Amino acid sequence: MKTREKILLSSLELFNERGERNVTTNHIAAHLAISPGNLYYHFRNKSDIIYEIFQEYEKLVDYYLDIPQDRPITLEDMTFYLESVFDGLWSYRFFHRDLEYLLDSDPRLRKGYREFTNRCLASINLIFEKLAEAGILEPQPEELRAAMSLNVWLVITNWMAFLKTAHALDGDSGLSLNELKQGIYQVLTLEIPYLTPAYRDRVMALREKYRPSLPEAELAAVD
Amino acid sequence: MKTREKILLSSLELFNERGERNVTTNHIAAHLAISPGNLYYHFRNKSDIIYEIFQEYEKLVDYYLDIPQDRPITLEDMTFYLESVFDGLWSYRFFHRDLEYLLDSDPRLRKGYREFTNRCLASINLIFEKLAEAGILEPQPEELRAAMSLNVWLVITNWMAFLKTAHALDGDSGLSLNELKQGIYQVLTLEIPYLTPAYRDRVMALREKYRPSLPEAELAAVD
DNA sequence: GTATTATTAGAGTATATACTCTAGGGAGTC
DNA sequence: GACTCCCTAGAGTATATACTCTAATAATAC
Repeated sequence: MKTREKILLSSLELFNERGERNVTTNHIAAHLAISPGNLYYHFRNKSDIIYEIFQEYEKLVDYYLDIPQDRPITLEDMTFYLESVFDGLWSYRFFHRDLEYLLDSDPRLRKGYREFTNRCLASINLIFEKLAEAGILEPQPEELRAAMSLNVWLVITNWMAFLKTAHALDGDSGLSLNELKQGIYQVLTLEIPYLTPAYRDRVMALREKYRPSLPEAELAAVD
Repeated sequence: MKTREKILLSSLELFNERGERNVTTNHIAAHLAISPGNLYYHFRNKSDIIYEIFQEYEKLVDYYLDIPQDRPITLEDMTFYLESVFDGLWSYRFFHRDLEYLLDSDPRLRKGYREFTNRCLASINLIFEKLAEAGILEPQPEELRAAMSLNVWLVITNWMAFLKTAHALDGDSGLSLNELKQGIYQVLTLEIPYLTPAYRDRVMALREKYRPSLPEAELAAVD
């Protein structure tokens, strides 16, 4: 693998593990056993590394959230969207952790992320629309759908942070992709009141699969 | 005012304005026109300052979320809770911005914040319960109420971050308490499907007061 | 083989940051 | 006046961080 790619991979790995704030360019170089000079030959600065990683993230989620125009949407589609979005969130989890600082220190990123958010919101909105068309959700006025989509976005993007703070230990310790996907339970909770009788049971069964195993114990944690 | 208090106030002010990460102890001292030595006479380190500010925050929100045991809850109570929580969020907005880093660097804070979260979740849960008792919301099974409470918490704590990222400019610029309170609109959106016919119109009218004035323009922002 | 270009090492630097240390001022008390 | 206690100044330090510079090596083109 090319050095450039290795830098991106290692950076992502270290950022996810320790948080961007705790990972310096020297750490990244050391982790790869290359010199700082080498790293800076491939990237002008740390921001450029982060920006490039963001673009990968963006591309991945955009790919996942490509809603078919030509056919109705199914429950399987919805499951796929949810699973995929949480997969993406997991793979690039460092990003949402230090989001505000990152956006403040790179205008490109701010602009890119704002547009990314808007695309995601539009996709969620479209999914709701098509779920109604498919008879899975009761149709709702546009205004309500928009507010609901925003709530879905807020729950999704904040779920990881919640899990991390609810845990007793710091860092990545004890946090798993499976746990993260319990966020799907929370998202499906938002849909419950709008389910059509025809689909209600199926969606409730789907939701049940993501139910947190021991939510009480988790929150109480080790003291 | 005593120097110690001035340090706490200035720290909070600077943290909110620029983010904890961008505010050093030297900045705080300079802002107060005192020496670093003086600051460190009053506080052992930066973490201690932050922890003390957190305790103020905690106390404030706990005070706001003191649910009356002896009487039913009203719509005015609910409005007060929402307004107050967002006021608190605004006054200590730096805290949620760098939450994960802060919790990672101070075990006291991690423990304190986890307990704080649990208290807030319990309060939200209790509010839902009492809103049902008061005939404002349809009663729901305990399990659903818990998941809903968690969603409310996620929306509330993430709303500020969303606003900041949706904005084109960085820092505090352009963000106001009024804008923040549009988060109430989002929270009330979560309640809509559970409203009783008797209260539906009143709550919808209340919600309308917090509707974002120009959501489209805001998201599109200045390019 | 030689010239050119791409890559790498590694020492080094300017700046920042959290924090320390010593010396002393000011106010009250005896 | 001297003693004490609280508070303050401000120079200073060890460490870290993002990044640079030069020189050398590997790869490629001709």
